[in-house]
Amino acid sequence: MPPAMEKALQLKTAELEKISHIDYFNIAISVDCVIFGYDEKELKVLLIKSDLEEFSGLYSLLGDLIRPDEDLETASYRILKERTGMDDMYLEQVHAFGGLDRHPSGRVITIAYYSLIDIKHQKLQLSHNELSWHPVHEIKKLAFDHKLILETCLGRLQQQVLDYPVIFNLLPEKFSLRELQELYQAILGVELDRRNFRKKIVIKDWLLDIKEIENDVPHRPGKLYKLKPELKKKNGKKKFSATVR
Amino acid sequence: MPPAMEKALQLKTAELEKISHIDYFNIAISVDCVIFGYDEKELKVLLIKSDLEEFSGLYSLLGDLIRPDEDLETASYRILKERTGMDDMYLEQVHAFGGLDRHPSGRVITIAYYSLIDIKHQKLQLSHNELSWHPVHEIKKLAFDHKLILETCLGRLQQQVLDYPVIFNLLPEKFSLRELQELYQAILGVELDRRNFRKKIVIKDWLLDIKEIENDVPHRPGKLYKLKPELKKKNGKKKFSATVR
DNA sequence: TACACAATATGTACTTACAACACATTAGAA
DNA sequence: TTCTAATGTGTTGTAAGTACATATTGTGTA
Repeated sequence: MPPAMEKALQLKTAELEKISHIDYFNIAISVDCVIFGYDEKELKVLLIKSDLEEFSGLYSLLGDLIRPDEDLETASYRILKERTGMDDMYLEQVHAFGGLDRHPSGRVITIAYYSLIDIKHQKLQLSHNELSWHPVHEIKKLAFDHKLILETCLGRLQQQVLDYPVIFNLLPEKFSLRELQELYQAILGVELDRRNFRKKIVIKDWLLDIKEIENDVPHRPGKLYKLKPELKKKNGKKKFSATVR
Repeated sequence: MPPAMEKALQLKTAELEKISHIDYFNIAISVDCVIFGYDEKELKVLLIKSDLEEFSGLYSLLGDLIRPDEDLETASYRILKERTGMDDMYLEQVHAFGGLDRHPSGRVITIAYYSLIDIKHQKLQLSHNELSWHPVHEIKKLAFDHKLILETCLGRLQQQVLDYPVIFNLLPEKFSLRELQELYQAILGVELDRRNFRKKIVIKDWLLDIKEIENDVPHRPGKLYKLKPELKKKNGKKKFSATVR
């Protein structure tokens, strides 16, 4: 008896006997990463040309099957590393998608993560494979159910930037308040009042004034800030509003 | 060639050839449900005695392997239906857990859902199987990684009750403000000021005054309320605060 | 029947967050 | 020098959050 079946037998299942046990392993599991970046005042996502005939001409998210010897986070980091050359980036699980017909070649359940990287800081080797950055708001159609996955991850990102200091993973180390506000606007899809925005961001107490100013802008330069170092943990979230709303 | 392998071959995987293809299906997928209920002023969770030798004496969440012909929500509803006899209950996906050693019998990735039911309304047949309700805050240890799953789902529930009208799935159709407040306190683990609570809940505009009063309390009876019918969708969330925080 | 009790119901004052809006300041370019 | 397009800092009115007080109403009991 193959080990897989042996394992299946030990698993508690109410009506296990009705179904061939090996069937339970006839489902593959993958991880898909929505890799967000920010450039030219637009939120972008890293996509790859789909190599499936069914989706020819369409782009898809970066993903891969999970290997038997790696856990979910390991698989996600592996994908990021393989595709971008970067590691230690911000990564967050969002949702599992398990529709019966989401993959044309068979049953694949996927677990979606979103990731945030500073496009300008890390130069990824985009040319030698078919990776490219696409403005999130211009994406009409993707392979598989990846449009839905993208929207779900964008929704989660929009929630998180309001409460947690995650947005800074999309920016260079030093940034001006204008850049930060433009990034918020790109993510949330709204216009924000500059004066109110500054007050709100100051209240959050996330920023460190590094006593430097911009030097490459064609107008009065603004002050530069950093994220406070103690908030820099790539993962590990903590709610920074003290009260129960 | 078995269909499973055939499918594996069609799936894009960077280093697929290094690993025996069938290995990819050597991972089972399950769903685990954290079923919350509210009774005797305590938040409770429905547990079952573990039937695994490794966890003898411990309780575990209700879960089962996903069948090849059902999607994730279908599997979750099936488990709820099989175990409680109820259907159409509130259900929400929370997180996927995929640690390598989380199941002693083999590699099992599980997708956790939480569910909310009104204990008093539906009388589930608890006696003929080993199901029982346990106060959430008294649970010390569970089988597998189910303690972690429980805590994760509780955390999600705590977030959600502040912004979405989900809490009412734990209460009978008609309820008093006192009952509602006690439930919030049980979920959030804090004491709330009665007068401020009433103002806050009125602002949310979730409640319908049904012009009835309690009739079984040993003191002055309070007014009874219902959740506004248009908010009753079991799933499908909508943010009810209009502003960008 | 009257009274104590244990809740409900409602209100006030203070403080803090939010939204709309105005004006002075500063570097660069013409 | 002046114009321009940003930065930096207010002000005001409104809404929401917090702490705290008092009157009201059914129930149970002496």
